[in-house]
Amino acid sequence: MEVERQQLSVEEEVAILSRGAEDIFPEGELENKIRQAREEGRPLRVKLGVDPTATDLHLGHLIPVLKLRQFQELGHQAVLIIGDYTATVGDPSGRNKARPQLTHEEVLENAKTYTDQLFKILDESKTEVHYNGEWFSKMSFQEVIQLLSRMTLARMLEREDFANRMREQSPISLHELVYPLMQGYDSAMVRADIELGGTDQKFNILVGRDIQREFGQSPQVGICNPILIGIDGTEKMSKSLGNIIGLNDPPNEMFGKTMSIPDELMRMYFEQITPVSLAEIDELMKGIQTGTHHPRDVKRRLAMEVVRRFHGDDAATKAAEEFDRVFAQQELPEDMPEVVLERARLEDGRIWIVRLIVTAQFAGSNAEARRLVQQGAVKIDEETITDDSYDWPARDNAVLRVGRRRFARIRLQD
RNA sequence: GGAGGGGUACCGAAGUGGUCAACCGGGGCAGACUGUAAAUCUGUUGGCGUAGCCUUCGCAGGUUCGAAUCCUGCCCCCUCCA
Repeated sequence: MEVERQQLSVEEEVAILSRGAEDIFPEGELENKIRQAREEGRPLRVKLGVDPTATDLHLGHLIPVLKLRQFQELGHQAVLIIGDYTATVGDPSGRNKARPQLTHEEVLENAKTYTDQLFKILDESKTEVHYNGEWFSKMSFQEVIQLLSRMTLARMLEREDFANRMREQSPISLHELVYPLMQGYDSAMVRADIELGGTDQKFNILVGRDIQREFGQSPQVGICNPILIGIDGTEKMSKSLGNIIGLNDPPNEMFGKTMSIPDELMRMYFEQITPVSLAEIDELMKGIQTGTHHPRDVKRRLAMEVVRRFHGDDAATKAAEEFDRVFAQQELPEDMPEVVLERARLEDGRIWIVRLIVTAQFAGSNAEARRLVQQGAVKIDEETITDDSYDWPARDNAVLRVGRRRFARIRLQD
């Protein structure tokens, strides 16, 4: 890859790195940065900061990471910042209320699983990793004051998220105001040439430029990718909204979730997550409009690309076959979770249907399970059960189905 | 510190002594229709083997036959003044 980079023109390199980016600022500066780095015979230092606030990463987290990998593939220096200190503050970007504050211990616990997942994408051996506690833990109060003096309240309150909260008369805690400064300080500490992030990071990245200037550094260039919309098609992908495709989702689930996104999202997913060329994406999208491609088939391709990226070729092919079998041909999936029933729990060899559903974890309470039965969502061996007092004569290998997509194979055990 | 407003289920929001497990909207779930898409329509949305009970309207007490609703204390948020 690095050899190839030498052969690329600056313009070509800019084009590659701009793919899928919604905002690069200041305009034209990316090109200058690349030129300058070439003259100095060094790679660009490309910063991405992540706060390990959760353990389960999803596709949305990954967009800037994939961008970072692009840089890495072109021989630039990836600088990953684990925000062990920033995470205890909580990024207010795009929020309408303060984030819950995590303890430092919680953050460090999350960090491990977090980086494990990131290094499925990034080349670990070529990534410079910093915890921002490296510098924040050593800062004196005087230095903190010095840092705070770089920002004015007015500028802070101009931000859309804070402005909204002011207008809605909802609280803004002072610690939230510090966050952008911390993130900006990170940029100065690692001497970033480029900082990556979602479009909601624009403000924070701009603050980084100010602080770098303060330290006599040339200010970084920001590259912002769009915020990935979740599978509900309206809100940004976020665990609390339950609209995520998780990195650790098994292939079939990943495939199925991708198939359930609204058509309008296909382009975004293709561009942001898959390596499919822009030309081909255009062709696919045009095909849908002119009717030469069925939207379903294009989405099937997308789902395969997504699964391939995280689980490999074989898994993608299998997931697609499974999907066709279950939903196109209405057959049962090949693999499904097993629910073990101990014979001792049965009464006269029977089990109450509601209990069965709860045992299979398809409902959180008897009442919920009962509702599902009453609504005709429950099938055993494809036969609908509508009587919520039904005692099912348990049989090994039977298939319990709840709703359209949840299946479990029943295993009897002594 | 002073004055006023407010805290209701996943979110928003009604409800000011019983008819309130709490109107309505959004979201979620399920069914119909489909391409497991979107849109639309319908149902459902605290728990308990369903029968009445139990727990829930910021927290803790109190008044009352009866409290989301009244009283007292506490916590938190917003606005104006300082």
